[in-house]
Amino acid sequence: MSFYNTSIFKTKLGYFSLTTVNNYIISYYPSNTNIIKINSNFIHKIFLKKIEMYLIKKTALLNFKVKQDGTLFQQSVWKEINKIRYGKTKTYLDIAKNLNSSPRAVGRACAQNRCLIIIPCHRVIHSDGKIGGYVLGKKTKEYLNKLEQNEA
DNA sequence: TACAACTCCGCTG
DNA sequence: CAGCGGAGTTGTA
Repeated sequence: MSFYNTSIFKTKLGYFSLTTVNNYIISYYPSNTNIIKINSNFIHKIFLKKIEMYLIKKTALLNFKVKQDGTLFQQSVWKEINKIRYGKTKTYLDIAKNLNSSPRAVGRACAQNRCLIIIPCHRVIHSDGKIGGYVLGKKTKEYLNKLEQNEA
Protein backbone atom coordinates (compact mmCIF):
# COMPACT_ATOMS: atom_id res chain seq x y z
CA MET A 1 0.00 0.00 0.00
CA SER A 2 1.25 3.44 -0.89
CA PHE A 3 0.27 6.52 1.05
CA TYR A 4 -0.04 9.75 -0.84
CA ASN A 5 0.54 12.85 1.27
CA THR A 6 -0.23 16.30 -0.08
CA SER A 7 0.40 19.77 1.26
CA ILE A 8 -0.68 23.09 -0.19
CA PHE A 9 1.10 26.27 0.85
CA LYS A 10 2.11 29.68 -0.34
CA THR A 11 5.62 30.81 -1.27
CA LYS A 12 6.74 34.05 -2.83
CA LEU A 13 6.25 32.33 -6.20
CA GLY A 14 2.57 31.56 -5.45
CA TYR A 15 0.54 28.60 -4.21
CA PHE A 16 2.21 25.23 -4.61
CA SER A 17 1.24 21.70 -3.85
CA LEU A 18 3.71 19.08 -2.68
CA THR A 19 2.94 15.39 -3.02
CA THR A 20 4.97 12.54 -1.56
CA VAL A 21 4.64 8.77 -1.56
CA ASN A 22 6.55 6.78 1.03
CA ASN A 23 8.93 9.70 1.66
CA TYR A 24 9.70 10.24 -2.01
CA ILE A 25 8.67 13.52 -3.60
CA ILE A 26 6.61 12.83 -6.68
CA SER A 27 5.55 16.39 -7.45
CA TYR A 28 6.02 20.01 -6.47
CA TYR A 29 3.88 22.09 -8.77
CA PRO A 30 1.55 25.12 -8.77
CA SER A 31 -1.66 24.35 -6.91
CA ASN A 32 -5.10 24.77 -8.43
CA THR A 33 -6.57 25.81 -5.10
CA ASN A 34 -5.58 28.40 -2.50
CA ILE A 35 -6.67 26.33 0.46
CA ILE A 36 -3.62 25.97 2.63
CA LYS A 37 -3.08 22.60 4.27
CA ILE A 38 0.15 21.30 5.71
CA ASN A 39 0.57 17.56 5.97
CA SER A 40 2.06 16.40 9.26
CA ASN A 41 4.56 14.08 7.57
CA PHE A 42 8.07 15.17 8.55
CA ILE A 43 9.28 15.35 4.94
CA HIS A 44 6.62 17.98 4.29
CA LYS A 45 7.67 20.07 7.25
CA ILE A 46 11.34 19.91 6.30
CA PHE A 47 10.56 20.67 2.67
CA LEU A 48 8.45 23.70 3.55
CA LYS A 49 11.25 25.12 5.67
CA LYS A 50 13.91 24.33 3.06
CA ILE A 51 12.06 25.87 0.13
CA GLU A 52 11.51 29.05 2.10
CA MET A 53 15.20 29.16 2.97
CA TYR A 54 16.08 28.55 -0.66
CA LEU A 55 13.95 31.49 -1.80
CA ILE A 56 15.75 33.85 0.57
CA LYS A 57 19.17 32.39 -0.31
CA LYS A 58 19.71 30.76 3.08
CA THR A 59 20.33 27.37 1.53
CA ALA A 60 21.36 25.94 -1.84
CA LEU A 61 20.56 22.33 -1.04
CA LEU A 62 17.20 20.74 -1.79
CA ASN A 63 18.48 17.21 -1.56
CA PHE A 64 15.23 15.32 -1.36
CA LYS A 65 14.53 11.92 -2.79
CA VAL A 66 12.50 12.31 -5.99
CA LYS A 67 10.57 9.65 -7.83
CA GLN A 68 8.73 10.79 -10.95
CA ASP A 69 6.96 8.61 -13.47
CA GLY A 70 8.32 9.05 -16.96
CA THR A 71 9.78 7.34 -20.00
CA LEU A 72 13.41 6.26 -20.08
CA PHE A 73 14.22 9.31 -22.15
CA GLN A 74 12.58 11.69 -19.67
CA GLN A 75 14.33 9.99 -16.75
CA SER A 76 17.69 10.43 -18.43
CA VAL A 77 17.02 14.11 -19.18
CA TRP A 78 15.99 14.75 -15.56
CA LYS A 79 19.10 12.96 -14.36
CA GLU A 80 21.28 15.22 -16.50
CA ILE A 81 19.48 18.30 -15.20
CA ASN A 82 20.04 17.13 -11.64
CA LYS A 83 23.79 17.28 -12.23
CA ILE A 84 23.73 21.05 -12.86
CA ARG A 85 25.03 22.68 -9.73
CA TYR A 86 23.50 25.63 -7.89
CA GLY A 87 24.20 28.90 -9.71
CA LYS A 88 25.28 27.15 -12.92
CA THR A 89 23.42 26.74 -16.20
CA LYS A 90 23.52 24.32 -19.11
CA THR A 91 21.94 24.53 -22.55
CA TYR A 92 19.33 22.31 -24.13
CA LEU A 93 21.95 21.49 -26.75
CA ASP A 94 24.53 20.35 -24.15
CA ILE A 95 22.07 17.90 -22.69
CA ALA A 96 20.91 16.73 -26.10
CA LYS A 97 24.50 15.96 -27.07
CA ASN A 98 25.10 13.96 -23.90
CA LEU A 99 22.05 11.85 -24.64
CA ASN A 100 22.50 11.61 -28.42
CA SER A 101 19.18 13.30 -28.88
CA SER A 102 17.91 16.65 -30.06
CA PRO A 103 17.45 19.90 -28.13
CA ARG A 104 13.79 20.02 -29.00
CA ALA A 105 13.20 16.65 -27.37
CA VAL A 106 15.08 17.85 -24.28
CA GLY A 107 12.81 20.89 -24.02
CA ARG A 108 9.82 18.58 -24.26
CA ALA A 109 11.13 16.46 -21.38
CA CYS A 110 11.78 19.57 -19.27
CA ALA A 111 8.20 20.63 -19.79
CA GLN A 112 7.06 17.31 -18.33
CA ASN A 113 8.99 17.81 -15.10
CA ARG A 114 6.57 18.00 -12.15
CA CYS A 115 9.20 18.54 -9.47
CA LEU A 116 9.98 22.20 -10.03
CA ILE A 117 13.08 23.73 -8.46
CA ILE A 118 14.07 20.34 -6.93
CA ILE A 119 14.82 19.15 -10.47
CA PRO A 120 16.32 22.46 -11.58
CA CYS A 121 14.98 22.80 -15.12
CA HIS A 122 15.23 26.57 -14.67
CA ARG A 123 19.01 26.12 -15.06
CA VAL A 124 18.59 24.91 -18.64
CA ILE A 125 18.73 27.74 -21.17
CA HIS A 126 19.05 28.39 -24.93
CA SER A 127 22.44 27.84 -26.51
CA ASP A 128 22.54 31.47 -27.67
CA GLY A 129 22.34 32.62 -24.04
CA LYS A 130 18.64 33.53 -24.05
CA ILE A 131 16.56 32.37 -21.13
CA GLY A 132 14.17 30.02 -22.97
CA GLY A 133 10.72 28.96 -21.83
CA TYR A 134 9.44 27.93 -18.41
CA VAL A 135 6.18 26.62 -16.92
CA LEU A 136 6.14 29.46 -14.41
CA GLY A 137 7.07 32.02 -17.08
CA LYS A 138 10.34 33.37 -18.35
CA LYS A 139 10.44 36.05 -15.69
CA THR A 140 10.34 33.47 -12.91
CA LYS A 141 13.07 31.46 -14.63
CA GLU A 142 15.22 34.57 -14.88
CA TYR A 143 14.47 35.41 -11.25
CA LEU A 144 15.53 31.96 -10.04
CA ASN A 145 18.81 32.09 -11.92
CA LYS A 146 19.58 35.59 -10.67
CA LEU A 147 18.76 34.47 -7.15
CA GLU A 148 21.20 31.57 -7.42
CA GLN A 149 23.83 33.76 -9.03
CA ASN A 150 23.48 36.27 -6.23
CA GLU A 151 22.15 39.06 -8.44
CA ALA A 152 18.56 39.18 -7.24
C1' DT B 1 -2.46 9.98 -37.73
C1' DA B 2 -1.54 14.68 -36.66
C1' DC B 3 -0.22 18.30 -33.81
C1' DA B 4 2.09 21.09 -30.24
C1' DA B 5 5.71 21.68 -26.94
C1' DC B 6 10.81 25.24 -22.17
C1' DT B 7 15.27 24.17 -29.43
C1' DC B 8 18.73 24.70 -32.89
C1' DC B 9 20.75 24.88 -37.39
C1' DG B 10 21.08 25.65 -42.25
C1' DC B 11 19.19 27.83 -46.04
C1' DT B 12 17.33 31.78 -48.45
C1' DG B 13 16.73 36.86 -49.75
C1' DC C 1 20.04 40.26 -40.48
C1' DA C 2 15.18 38.11 -40.50
C1' DG C 3 12.27 34.38 -41.74
C1' DC C 4 11.48 29.73 -42.70
C1' DG C 5 11.55 24.51 -42.48
C1' DG C 6 13.08 20.39 -40.53
C1' DA C 7 14.62 17.36 -36.97
C1' DG C 8 14.09 13.83 -31.92
C1' DT C 9 10.41 12.72 -28.45
C1' DT C 10 6.01 12.43 -26.28
C1' DG C 11 1.02 13.17 -24.76
C1' DT C 12 -3.38 13.91 -26.39
C1' DA C 13 -7.17 13.25 -29.36
